[in-house]
Amino acid sequence: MTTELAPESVASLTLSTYERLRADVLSGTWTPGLKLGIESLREHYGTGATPIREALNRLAAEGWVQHMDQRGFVVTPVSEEALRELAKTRVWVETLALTQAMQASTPEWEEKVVLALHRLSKTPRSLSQENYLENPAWEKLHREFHLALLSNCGSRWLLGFCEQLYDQAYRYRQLAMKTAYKRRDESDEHKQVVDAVVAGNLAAACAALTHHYEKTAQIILSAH
Amino acid sequence: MTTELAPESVASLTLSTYERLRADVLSGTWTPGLKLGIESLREHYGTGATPIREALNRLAAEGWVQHMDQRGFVVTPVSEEALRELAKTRVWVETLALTQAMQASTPEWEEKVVLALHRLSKTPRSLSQENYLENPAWEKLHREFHLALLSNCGSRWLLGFCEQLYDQAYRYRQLAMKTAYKRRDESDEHKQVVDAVVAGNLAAACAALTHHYEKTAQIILSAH
DNA sequence: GGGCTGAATAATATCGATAATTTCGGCTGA
DNA sequence: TCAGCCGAAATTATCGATATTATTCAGCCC
Repeated sequence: MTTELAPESVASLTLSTYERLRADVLSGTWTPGLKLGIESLREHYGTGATPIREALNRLAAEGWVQHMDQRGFVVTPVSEEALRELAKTRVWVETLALTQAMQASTPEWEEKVVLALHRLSKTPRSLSQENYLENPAWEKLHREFHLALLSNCGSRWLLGFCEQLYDQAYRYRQLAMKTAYKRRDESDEHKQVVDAVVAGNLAAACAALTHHYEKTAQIILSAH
Repeated sequence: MTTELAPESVASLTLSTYERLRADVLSGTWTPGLKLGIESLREHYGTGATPIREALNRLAAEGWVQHMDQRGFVVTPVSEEALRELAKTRVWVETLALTQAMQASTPEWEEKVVLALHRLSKTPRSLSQENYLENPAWEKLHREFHLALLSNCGSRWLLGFCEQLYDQAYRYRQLAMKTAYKRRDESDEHKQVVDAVVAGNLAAACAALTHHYEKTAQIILSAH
């Protein structure tokens, strides 16, 4: 009998390579515009070329890297304009999703949202008091909170779009953090959204969510 | 000096395999739920395993096939419920895109839309008079018309989502056609949308677009 | 007789090597 | 001086073969 391993350890190499590569792009480890040579990646991740290429193809379809035919892969570049477009789209699409979610509101969903907020607020934003040090637990709960908010929209497509946009915005946040950490209290903004949701006030909830995203974008933009 | 070849012929095998495989899934050649064995695909498309696998990975990221880890690929199944969800999402998202497009309206965009409609209306829906025979030119122009309508929304993300949803709906349309062809005059529905756009009547344009999609879904659903 | 074990079988996933393409530097000729 | 054109070097794309992993099915035990 072999030793029991963690699920991600038994997954195929393609999958685990995909996940690691994706995480490295999201976190900014591979900087935007960087050429991702097969050979160097193969060496870095300790696999053959096949898993690398398969992972890159998936990432290309999701927009994280770009595939120049016959000329390899590069990390999708970022730009101020692209960030503005992303933020705008996020407001539009998530407002739509939140509207649908609230119109189909159920007690279970409300409880789920309240619970997600509670867990998030119990978790420190940064692992260190003095300087910012990313807390993976907070990041995970933050993502879960935002998706919980939209989970009731009734469309897996729409929810998937929101997920994509969230992750794209996360990359910009990470890149900005590398430049300058701005202390910020998001907890109040989150609470305002949930309060409006619980109160059944659609307009207020959308406004609060919009404000939350616009402020995020603004902070990232000011970080240059 | 070698003979000049068409662009798709010089593209990498991965890309051309991806395009062929995608087209075969969209058109229903590979039926939903079908197991896509590497070996049989390799033989069918006359390539090695690598291009096949890379194409499948991209298609998996786009939702056309599903990747059961370590258990191969299957064509994403369809269901009545999934179609309803798709149609609903389409109405939501495209209404949003059209709203933004109209709010940012320009003469150039209006002309583009009018032109796309004109070209579409000049092209026969079916290649045959008696029975239905898909006209690729019509399909191409139809797609271009719908995307032209939304092209002015100001967000490449949003436009991309609409494109995904259009192609997904196309597959359902193709699958329904295999069962039963219902004669239908879409040209009038298209014209109503454009008329409202040109008149600057937002509500009417969204209503016309919504009606167009809901009717499409209804017809596909009734075809069983 | 039913359910389980475990080898045989059939796939998938991965690798190492080869073929094909692009890139880059130096050369040539105007 | 510079544009254009070879070739060499580097890299990507692809293949054929191997290692791994699921699945099947016959034989066995309870």
